[in-house]
Amino acid sequence: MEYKFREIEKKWQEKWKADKVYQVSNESTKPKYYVLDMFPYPSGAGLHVGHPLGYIASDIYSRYKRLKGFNVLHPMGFDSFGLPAEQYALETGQHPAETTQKNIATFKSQLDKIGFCYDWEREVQTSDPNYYKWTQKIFLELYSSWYNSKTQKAESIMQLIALLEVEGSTALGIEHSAVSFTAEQWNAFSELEKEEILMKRRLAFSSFGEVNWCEALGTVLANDEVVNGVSERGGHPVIKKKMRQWYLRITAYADRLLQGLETVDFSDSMKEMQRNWIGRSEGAEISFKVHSPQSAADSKELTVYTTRPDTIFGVDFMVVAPEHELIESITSAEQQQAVEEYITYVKSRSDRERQAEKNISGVFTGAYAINPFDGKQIPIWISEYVLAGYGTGAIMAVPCGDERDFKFAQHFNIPITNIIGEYFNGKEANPTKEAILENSGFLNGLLMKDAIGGGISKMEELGIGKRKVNYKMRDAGFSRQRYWGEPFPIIWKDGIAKPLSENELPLELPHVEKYGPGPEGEGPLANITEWVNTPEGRRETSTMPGYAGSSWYFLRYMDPHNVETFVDRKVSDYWNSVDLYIGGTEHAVGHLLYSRMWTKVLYDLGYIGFDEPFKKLLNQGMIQGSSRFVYRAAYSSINDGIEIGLIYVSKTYYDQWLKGGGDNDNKAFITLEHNGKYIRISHIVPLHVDVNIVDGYELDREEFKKWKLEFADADFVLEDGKYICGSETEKMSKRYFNTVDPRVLCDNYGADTFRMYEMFLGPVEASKPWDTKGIEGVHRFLKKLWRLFYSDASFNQGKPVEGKPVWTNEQATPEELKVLHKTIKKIDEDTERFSYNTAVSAFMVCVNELADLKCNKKEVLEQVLVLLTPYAPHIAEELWAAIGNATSILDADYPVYNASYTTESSKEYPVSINGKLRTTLTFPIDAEQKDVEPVVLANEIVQSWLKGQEPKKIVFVKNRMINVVI
RNA sequence: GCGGGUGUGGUGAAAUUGGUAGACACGCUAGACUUAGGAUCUAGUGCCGCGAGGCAUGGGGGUUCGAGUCCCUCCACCCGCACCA
Repeated sequence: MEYKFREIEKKWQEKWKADKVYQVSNESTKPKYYVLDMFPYPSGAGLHVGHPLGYIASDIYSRYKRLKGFNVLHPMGFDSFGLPAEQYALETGQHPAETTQKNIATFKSQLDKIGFCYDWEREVQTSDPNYYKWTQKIFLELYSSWYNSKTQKAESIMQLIALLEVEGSTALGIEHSAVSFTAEQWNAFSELEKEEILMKRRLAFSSFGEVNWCEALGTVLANDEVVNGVSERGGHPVIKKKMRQWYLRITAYADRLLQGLETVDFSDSMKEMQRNWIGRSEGAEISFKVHSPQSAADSKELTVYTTRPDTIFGVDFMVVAPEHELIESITSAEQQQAVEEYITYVKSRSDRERQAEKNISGVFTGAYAINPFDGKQIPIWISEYVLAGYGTGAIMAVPCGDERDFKFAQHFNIPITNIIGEYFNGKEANPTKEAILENSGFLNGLLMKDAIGGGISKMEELGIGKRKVNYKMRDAGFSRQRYWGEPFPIIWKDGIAKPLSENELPLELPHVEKYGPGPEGEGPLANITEWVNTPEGRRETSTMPGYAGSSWYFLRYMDPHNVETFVDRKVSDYWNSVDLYIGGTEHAVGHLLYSRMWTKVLYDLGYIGFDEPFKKLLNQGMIQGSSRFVYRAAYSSINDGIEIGLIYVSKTYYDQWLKGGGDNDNKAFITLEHNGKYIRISHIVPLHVDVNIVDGYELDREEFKKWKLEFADADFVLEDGKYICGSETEKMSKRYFNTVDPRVLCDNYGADTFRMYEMFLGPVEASKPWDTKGIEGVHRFLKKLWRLFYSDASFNQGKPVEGKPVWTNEQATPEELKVLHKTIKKIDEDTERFSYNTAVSAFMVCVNELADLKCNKKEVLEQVLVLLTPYAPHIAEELWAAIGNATSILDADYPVYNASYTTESSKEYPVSINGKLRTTLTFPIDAEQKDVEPVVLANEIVQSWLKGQEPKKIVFVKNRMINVVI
């Protein structure tokens, strides 16, 4: 009987579905375990083999935990709002909801083929009104909350209003000491005035911010749609434009997001990335008086943020961001034109370009700041390397201590003050904190790191500066001028935002005819006047960004059909936070920080009982594509000299041609024989070819001819009768024709093979190129396992003979039990630590050894099947049933390791001379140094190295090695 | 620019605590069996060398009896950077 994986997998998938074996209950006496995958965006391209890597890893762990007696929640859904569907709609007129549904259907059929244990009853789709009703509801919660800095948590805005009515502006806390009003004044404010104050406190708030505006397209563009200052599509100019936007006040949570990192099990690099993103720094804000020839009043002040107030006497110039509001009023008449030109230049550049720019650029404003301590006049410059969004948008430049400042000073010939003596060599900046300060007024003689605190105190005393904690993180932009996203449940009336009430939710996306932008950069919704204009006012026309729905989806899986609330408190108390979250590092800072923030807000407001969403995070690596190339050559015939045509040459000829310098000039040529004629090839172009019609490196020439019309009459020059393709590792993408559909692999080799092969490729966390060819090794392994249970089909006198069961009820030998228990230990440990590649190889070793021992004993094989269940559930269930088990293997008892079967009585020691292995010797397991030394020294090989000398030392590490030092 | 990651045979990789480098596979070579082979099995396969042996974990340096693993330094490649999700 053969291993008929197609039948087997189909049979069990249907049975499992019919028996609802993956349905998970919210009530159980078992301990809970929550395994979550980052849900996919259902793109039109479908899944390729790179996507399921993490899904397989989480599926294995879920099944493993189930076998170990846990009630495992392992859901799946779709992050189905997003730009690509809208872009597709713009091009084809098809409604995003339709294409999204189609794509989801494709994804689900692909996922189901791989045999995942998802409880589909719990599926969520972020674009489903039944889901986004609750996204809108949570948005309104954010809108109606503020962060109370006294209690360090989110509270209802109603409480703030109540406080303002009695305390006035002191209720706002010290952070907002700039605004000041009494309770009486507050009560006398108009509604608009009150709302403006409240808006500055809400966790979801509206304000003005800059967007990438493309006049020609009449739309706002995403950063990745802007390349070198022009739109990716069409190459139209893009400028920064101020627009009303919604934001989430994630900065209020900066400290808690940092502290929370201590409590979660993320990789150090992931935590580091989040810390860097939050970018907490301690320093000071210092105000400088400005002296400008422009205004006689000299009343302006320039406030800078610095982490190094100790270097205040080393400031040689100031740099303000080109967006800085002071520029207009301080620029001198002579510098007016230069400044304007520079600002126009910077407007066309993205933040990233500005930071990555190596060429130094900038312009002098003509104004000076006055150092409050020594009265020195410090020129104020403008440069793009200072970003408006960070700190105060202005820095004090200390060239002797900061590399960028130093280069800037050099470039513009600004004299450099040395405050760190011999630490500064005049050739490069030295950012040390260890130097003793010189030329530094009252700080002279102090160690820099000690001067930081003293410097700030002095400035606070004099009222020119104050201690300040700064964050690089900015409040998160929360509106998009797009159609395919959650509409905001907000109506604007007389400049006041009015939230819809909960019973008006969901506010459904209206149908549109056109997906193009609305007027003035507004989103497409602005075009539907009958929807926008309501008796209560004008609707918000932006929609929410992709991360809205994904910031809380892990909660909805717990209680997906609840119509009363987004998740019942009892249910979320049971499932609690996600125990294992698997996804790519690309979400390190965006999605993970947003969902951590939302979780903290919902915790503060009492909706859930935990404030970190994900206890453990496992990052899966990317699977890169392995592209294949054919080489299209232009040739002429040498024999009759005139014929010119195209021909596809095998790789070796391309290599020859390249070697001859073919790449550079088109003069290089090679000559070869083809169909009895000599042809001359002068120009070769590599073309991507679909990897699915290439076996390893050999092209299927018939399929190639069928692939595209232009290849129908293709003629080939072969090597050894084969057409060999070139290869290169690239991103896996449709455009390189290097994507492989998991369904094809499941059809050809089976889901079990596919699952195990993906894991066998390498560590889950590592990126690695895909190679379809290697899958055969894993497939052979499963067939070999099968043959431990069934004999092969064969032929007898020309007639096929069915294979027969070969398993027996005989008692296992000690040797067989040793193999089994070694495997139990290895698989259990490797699965627990997500080392699935080594687990797969341990299975291979196990089956190889059992086959060598001719072990067909049920007693042993049965336990191997249970171990295998998380990895290859179909074949495990099939053989489990075949050997006579009535219940499913999915709920079998996990094998228990018994060390007594694996203990050894002796150990083979490596014997090294000076650290180099020369021989091995076997000693009893409890042998001591004194026991082994004489034997080692008497050994022939050791003697030949000693050449009669006494060894200097013999290193003996019990159960490890022996090293003889000469 | 900032931040993160990765470099080991022809290929994917293993080596869990500083202790036999290359397990397990792919590919390749030879052979067996077979009507057939894209089935299965056997043997071989890091590089150089007839051999003894030498050289090998991106390059260079260091610590150690012993380094893929620890330290310093340099190089190469990949990913993210706030409106892709």
